[in-house]
Amino acid sequence: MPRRDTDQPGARVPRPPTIADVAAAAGVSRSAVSRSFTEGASAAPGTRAKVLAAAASLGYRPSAIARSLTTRRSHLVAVSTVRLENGFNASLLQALALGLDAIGLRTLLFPIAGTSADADPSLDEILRHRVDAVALLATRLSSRFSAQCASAGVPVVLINRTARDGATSSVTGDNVGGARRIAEFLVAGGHRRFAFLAGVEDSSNSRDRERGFADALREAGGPAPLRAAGRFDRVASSKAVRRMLAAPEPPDALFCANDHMALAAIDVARREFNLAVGHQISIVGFDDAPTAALSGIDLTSFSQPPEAMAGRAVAALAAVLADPARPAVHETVAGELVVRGSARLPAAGLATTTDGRRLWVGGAVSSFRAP
Amino acid sequence: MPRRDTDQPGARVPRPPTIADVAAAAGVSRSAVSRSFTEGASAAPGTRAKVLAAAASLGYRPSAIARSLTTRRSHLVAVSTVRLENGFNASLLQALALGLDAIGLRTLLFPIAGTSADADPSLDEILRHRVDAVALLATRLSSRFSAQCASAGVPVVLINRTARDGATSSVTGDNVGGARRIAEFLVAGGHRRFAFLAGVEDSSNSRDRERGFADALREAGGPAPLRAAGRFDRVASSKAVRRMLAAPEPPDALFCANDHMALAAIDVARREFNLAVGHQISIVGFDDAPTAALSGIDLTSFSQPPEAMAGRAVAALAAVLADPARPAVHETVAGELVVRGSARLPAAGLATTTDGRRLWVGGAVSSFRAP
DNA sequence: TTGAAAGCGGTACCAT
DNA sequence: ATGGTACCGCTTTCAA
Repeated sequence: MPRRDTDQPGARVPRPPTIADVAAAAGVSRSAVSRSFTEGASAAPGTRAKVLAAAASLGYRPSAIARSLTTRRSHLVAVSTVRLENGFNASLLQALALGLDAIGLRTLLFPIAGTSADADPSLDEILRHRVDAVALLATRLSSRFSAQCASAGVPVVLINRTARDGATSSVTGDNVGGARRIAEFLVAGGHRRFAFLAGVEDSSNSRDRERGFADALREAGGPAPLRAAGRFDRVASSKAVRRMLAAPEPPDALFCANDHMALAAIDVARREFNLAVGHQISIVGFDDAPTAALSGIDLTSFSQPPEAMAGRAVAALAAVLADPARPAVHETVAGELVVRGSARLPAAGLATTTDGRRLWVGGAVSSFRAP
Repeated sequence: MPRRDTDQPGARVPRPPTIADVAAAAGVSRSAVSRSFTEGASAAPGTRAKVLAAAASLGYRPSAIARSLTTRRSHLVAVSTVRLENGFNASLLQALALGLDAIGLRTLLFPIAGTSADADPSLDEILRHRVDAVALLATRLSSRFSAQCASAGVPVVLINRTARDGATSSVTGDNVGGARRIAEFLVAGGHRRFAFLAGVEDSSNSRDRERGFADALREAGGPAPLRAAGRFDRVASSKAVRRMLAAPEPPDALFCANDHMALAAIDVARREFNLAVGHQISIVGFDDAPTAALSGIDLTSFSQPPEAMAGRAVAALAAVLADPARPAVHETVAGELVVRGSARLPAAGLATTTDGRRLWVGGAVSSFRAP
């Protein structure tokens, strides 16, 4: 039997008071203490007062660990995220952690090392912790992963990402719709040669945005877009854009699968090709990350509201936690095309909101006119 | 007694296999299973093989919760952070989480709601979870908080922040030194009217940077800097800068206590006052956040390397976890003045590194010359 | 090397 | 309303 620190005068580690200590101090049973700390449990007001007083004087705090063991609810949510250097991901994480907090859930972070965005977070590690749920931010998810979570009874929600099979819940922005609007916007702006900068190849976001973009271009009678992959990474994006712009007939309209890559694209266009972004070349992103609004960046981008996305994800988790039988949901959060200076403006279709942002609201679908 | 789910055919919640299940399947005792999962415990190779096989076929994973209860080590670190919309904070969090992960510690996130940067993270909540340690990123810390952690035997490390009393370990950048270099740099650049944009008023970073800046200016014979507070917040900073620039004699050199505020400053200077940043006004930040390097921002800033800072913090935690008697440490991580286009260049003292960044290496201390 | 048994700090059922 | 007690799932003596 391990000894209590009081047995050894020299012991260094103070042991937090336990429920038994409080019970003794208050002259009641452990059960009574437990009840006094439980909302709506039957305990006489006097007893509860005595207990709370004793607890306070001892500095007692119920152990979340012991409680989890008996109740089988850890109130922990495993949150896995990559590329926090992308401001949009950081916003998403912030919003998610606050949202979970608000319903009494804690965020247990499972970071994924930088560029090797391929790795699943360690499933073993996650399940060891008996988390109540798993939330994956923009990370990939193998079907093995989701299958194991399902068989372990741990609900999973994907944020800013969907799974190939529809069995896993997800919350995303309006990838296809947003990309379509961007295509229409660029066509209306009179551009000639379109390009798409893809993200990680197996990313659902990148795929969906590419599809929406290409489809809308085709429908407008435009040419198929050029294509390169930036893997959601700054360095890879720079390279890809460099190659595109050095081509004999470089694009005059570039849609990047997210803002993070668009920032790299702007850099290369300006610094290496001396292009006036917004005039000689139009660059559009996706996310409307905080950086996009800065003067000097001024990036036109389709917005994904992080608070709304996180809110939906939290609600989805709360629902499935309350009723494990609930089927998977796939939510799409609407966004808007926020117009700034990085892309040439169409003659019509712009609107200004009350808070001073300019949006593109489209109007008659314009079609591509050959030069 | 709660029933096992197998008692009720209709039960929905699958219960993860326990050590007893594995023991039964392998035909050994629970002790044997426990040992088989413990590095270097005495277990016969044959036994261990049997156990691991049984475990694998059952999908058994030792419960971190149950283990924590007996070992009294949760391997959890409470990490509290605010303002993740500041890219530097996000980088710090990312680096910290990865660093902790590498030594087997998990990050339990305690987010603090946005602007009310004053609130301590909930101490009660943190201590309930019996975390092995607490890491505070850029958040404030009341002495009550640190005292309670100390008396609970939970080590605390502050990152990018120091405490008033020296009893709490901390890792910071070179606040005073960096701010001094910035002052010297601006003096050497021939500026006349200096200003400082402070952060949250009781922030040690802001205070130290202000002190270094003002001291060095005075020593160079320059005037005392103008001062306004931006509270590390974009909106508050914009207001403060707006006020400064509208003054009859606006500053021609503005040092912002961090990059996040400098971004707001640049915006206001350009958009509202039509100033050519880097020519008509010089703006310098602190952190060298990822955004600073973007074309269109191009912010001169004193760097704080997030990986190095996180690394030191992790090392400090590891040390104190290994030996709780170890006294508090205060580490300062060196940085460099990364020169970009947002501030006028001195005639001399610049150096270019092999990776193409320009640094200010100073040289002879220049002194202020009155107009 | 192995197994029995006593905890770890709570919760919840039961009887009083 | 209260106390007794049997767990929750694992670790760690201790004896065999």
